[in-house]
Order: sequence, then C-alpha cells, then structure tokens
Amino acid sequence: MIADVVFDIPLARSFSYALPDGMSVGVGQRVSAPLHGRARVGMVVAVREGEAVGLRAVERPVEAAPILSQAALDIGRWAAEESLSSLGSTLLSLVPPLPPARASEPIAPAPSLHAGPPILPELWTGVQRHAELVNALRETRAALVIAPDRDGAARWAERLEAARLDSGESPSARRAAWLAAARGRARIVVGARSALLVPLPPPATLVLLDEHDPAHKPPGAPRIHSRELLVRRAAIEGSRLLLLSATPSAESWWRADDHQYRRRAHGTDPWPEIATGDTRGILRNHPLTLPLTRAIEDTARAGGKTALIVTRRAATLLCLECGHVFRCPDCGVALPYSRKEGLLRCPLCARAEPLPERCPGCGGHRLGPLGWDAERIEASVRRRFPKLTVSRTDPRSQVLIAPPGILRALPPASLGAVGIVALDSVLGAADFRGGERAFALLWAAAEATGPRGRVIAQTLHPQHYAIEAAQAQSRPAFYRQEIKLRAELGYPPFRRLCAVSVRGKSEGEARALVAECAHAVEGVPGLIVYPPALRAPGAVLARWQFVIKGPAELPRLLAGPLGPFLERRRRRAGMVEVEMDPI
DNA sequence: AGCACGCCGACT
DNA sequence: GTCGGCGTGCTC
Repeated sequence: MIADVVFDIPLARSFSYALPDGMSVGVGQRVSAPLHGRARVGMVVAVREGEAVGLRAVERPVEAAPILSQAALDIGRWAAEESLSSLGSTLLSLVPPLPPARASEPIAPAPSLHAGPPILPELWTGVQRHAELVNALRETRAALVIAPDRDGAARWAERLEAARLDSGESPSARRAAWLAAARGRARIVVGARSALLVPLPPPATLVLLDEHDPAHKPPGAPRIHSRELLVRRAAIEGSRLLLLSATPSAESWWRADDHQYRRRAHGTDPWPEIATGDTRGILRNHPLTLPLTRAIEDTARAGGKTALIVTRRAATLLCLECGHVFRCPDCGVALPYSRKEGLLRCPLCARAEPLPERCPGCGGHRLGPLGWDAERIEASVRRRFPKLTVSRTDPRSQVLIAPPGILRALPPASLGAVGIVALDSVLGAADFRGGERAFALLWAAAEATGPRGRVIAQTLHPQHYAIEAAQAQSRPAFYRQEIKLRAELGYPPFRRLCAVSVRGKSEGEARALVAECAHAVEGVPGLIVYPPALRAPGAVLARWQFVIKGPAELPRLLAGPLGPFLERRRRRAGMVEVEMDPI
C-alpha cells in the first residue's frame, strides 16, 4: 500500500510513501515520514494500492486515528486552491496540536463524510442575536462556534459552557476537545480559525461570530476567510450556518439581497443619540471637541463611565480647513501619506504626487495628518479632568481609553457615553472598507451605550453616509450606498482582488522580481493589473507590491502564471507573497 | 590546497 | 520550508 502525504511546505504536490505491513493509516491522519532525510510530520491525503518500488516508508502514525474527514480534506483542497497556497500548509494549520510522543489516546472513530440537503446560510443581525444564539444552541446536538479571536472564544466558551479548541487552551485540552467533538461527546465546541474543520456528528450547527471582523482573515495560513470556509463546509455537510453580526460585511449583506443567504433581524435595538463633534482646527491641540467634553462631564456627574475609542493613528492627509480628504482619482481610496517621503502615493496603483501645498477644495494650506494615540489622549484627558479616574487598562475607571475591541468585551448598555476620538482615521483608511468599518464602529458604540447613553463621533465628515445611516439606525440605508460604491469602483463583492508583494534585500532586487510577477499575469484576459508600487519606503527590507483585480475565478486564472514564483520563493533574493481577497 | 559563503535544485 | 551539493572566490 502507498500513502500520499502533504507537508507544511510551499509545494503543491504530495509525496508518496510505502506503508509497512501491519501499519494501518487513513486519510486525514497525521504521520511522521522522512523528508530530506529527516522525520517530518505530514498529513495523509490518499491511501492506495500499488507497488511501493523505490519509495521510503512511513515511519509511524503520530495519532491513533484520522482527525479530519474526507469532506474536511476536500474543503482544505478547495481552500488551498482559492488562496493559491499549498494543501499541506492549509491542512496542517487546521488541526489540533500534536499529541506528546508515545501518548496513548482513546481512538476516535474515523469521521465520515456526511451529506445532507443544502440549507441557506443565515445572516443574523439585531441586538437580540446573541440571546437567540444561546437559545438555538440549546436545541442542537452538535455545534461549532467560531470567534474572531482568543478573547471572544474565551467569553463564548464560558457563556455556552463549551470546550475550547483555540490556542487559549492548553494543547492537551485542545486535543481532548477535538476528540470529544469528533466522538459526539462535546455538544458545543468553541474555537478560532484553527477549529474550522473539527469533525462533528450530523446534523451540526456552524456559527461565525462577528462575521464582519477582519480578524477572520489574519495574515498567514490558512489564507482563507473563515466565513468562506464555513459556507463551503455547510454546503457540503448540509449543516446549518449562522453568521452573526450587528453590521455584516457588505459582501454578506449583498449575498442576502441576492438570496444566497437568509436574513434574520433579532430585535430592534433601542437607540441612543449619535452626535458628531466637528474636529476642524481642534485635533491639532486637543483630542476632544466640546460635545465630547460635555458628554464626559455629564456622564461622570450621573455616575456613569465614558469610553474613548482610539483607532490607530491617522495616516491620511486631510485639509484641516474644510475636511477634504486626498483620494486617488483612479481608485477612490484615501491616500496615505508619508512626510518622510514627501509624496502622496496610492496603495493600489502606482500614482504618486508630491505633497500639495494647498487644498484643491478650499485653497486652504493647513494640511496634515490627525494623530492622537492613546497615551497622548490619556495625558490630555487627565489634564482636562483632574478629578476623574482615567485609565487605558482599568475598566472601572470613569474614563476608559481603549481600542474598538473594548466595545465587544463590555456588557451591552454598560457605558454612559462612548466617544470616538477620530472616526476619520477609520473612514479614511487606505482601503475600500473604510465606510464599512466606520459604520460597524458606530453601531457597536450605540449597542454598548444603550438607549439612555450618548455616542459622540468626532469627525470632519458629519454628513458621511455611514454616520447618517447609524444615526437613523438604518442598516439598509448604509448598505444601499456602500454596495453602490463597491459596484461603481469594482470592489468586492463585484470583483475580487489579489495582492502580490515581494520583499527583497535591496530595492532593485525586489523591483526586478515584482516586475517579473506582474509581467507573468499581464497577458491573462479579464484582469486589471495595477503597476507595482514601493511599499514601506526606507524600511530595512524593501517591499514592492501590486494589486490584481479580476472576476470570481481569479485564483484559477492566477494559479498558472504565479505558481512558479510561489514554489521558489527564496530564489533571486526575493520573497513572493500572494494574498487573495486581502482585507 | 583548504575553507566560507551563497545560489540552486530537490525533497517520496 | 529546509537541506545539502557545488561553484566561486578568498585566505593560509
């Protein structure tokens, strides 16, 4: 017998080994086998009859039974193709930690392939969505809940009294939870991305929490959005899939419009007032506008807490007189600017312009970034409110300065006020998701304050459609506008993007290699290949990048031309990285 | 002649 | 990704 094994290496192909007499391994089982003269752990993807002439032998199985089903392997193969990654690196990032050597674990029954009739995924919004989820999971026989991060997994494991599969748990506990789920002994398991393929007895319910969260597609393997993998898994297994989000991604909202998902709104949230604070000419000297200052005072007087939400440093160029944002005329994205480089450079196309002296809108010449980080804000707030307790870490303080994630971690309606210090740093982010992120942040702030609280968004764009839709508590108003813009500019869900970046020891080397990559895809019909641009100028490692826009079958179109560059990264003193559907 | 380094192919 | 072969070129 011959076993075909894939390893965590950037090679598409599998390696064939002889199975010694008496050794029985199955598809979806990890084995140790010699590669390059050394024993390495890989995953069996096929077992077949055949003369094992000239093949080396599998050394040993590293676990007693398969941990992935044939269906899971098929999903892994699909995910690898979708993301232009190797099957081995994809699969081996979607399995539990290795057992300690010579451990004798109870043998889990080999998970089997189950197929039921396909059910439409459900997109759950509304303030009661979490309570409804707890209800729905009471009935279910087997459920997998995927959180965007470890903190979320920890909160939900506690709330659902479920076992954890994510890296916040010890390796042995993760393995135990995996095996228990496979044997139908753990009714509900909670994890992050590494748990996406855990076997479950049918009929299973799959849940994705905070569907819109970019943490569902972090850098690194598996290079696929958790949502896309679960949609695929649910379709193959016939599982019910619940996508939860107060503010879904525009992609998912559009799919619901398109009847690919079923939309369910669980409750209408009682809504707070969402006010704006005009930062024109203010943020240079103070981080807080008058409305936000008043909200802190009033809230403290009433015995409540205020959270000041700090997003990352603003890195786009704004006119401080009229609020004009410098955007690329071709791509529509706000332009990040580097004082050091002295240029406005579009991250998508290569368009670069010198820093303008004046605002083309109002002729004003007070241009600059808005950069208030958490430390500066804390110091400034302490000066302004010496009698209040102010902290970046202690949730009991009267003024809490924290990143947006804090809104999820606090109980709903637990805050008297939420101030978003610089909504423009979200709106003007150098990608096409600025509107979506701003809307999500405003909505999360409104949910965290509850109907009697106040949300103050500091911005130069009080009339932005994301703000007006949040004020009106209208998801349809936001998505109508957002989806229209995506269609006009050719962004997801209407077109797909792929980012190719090359890091090299010198700028010249990286440039030459990135040009080769771009040249390789230029002949493919139906694609827009943007010219390569230098990212992170002046960094130790030069990084050139270009973006490809294309149709739904983009990964299939790119596999041929880009394949050779992916298999031979370190050659030519450059590392080629390909990111499908970058977030 | 002897050795260090880096490029490049190969890995079952 | 990682290893080792082997060519180049430097040093003793």
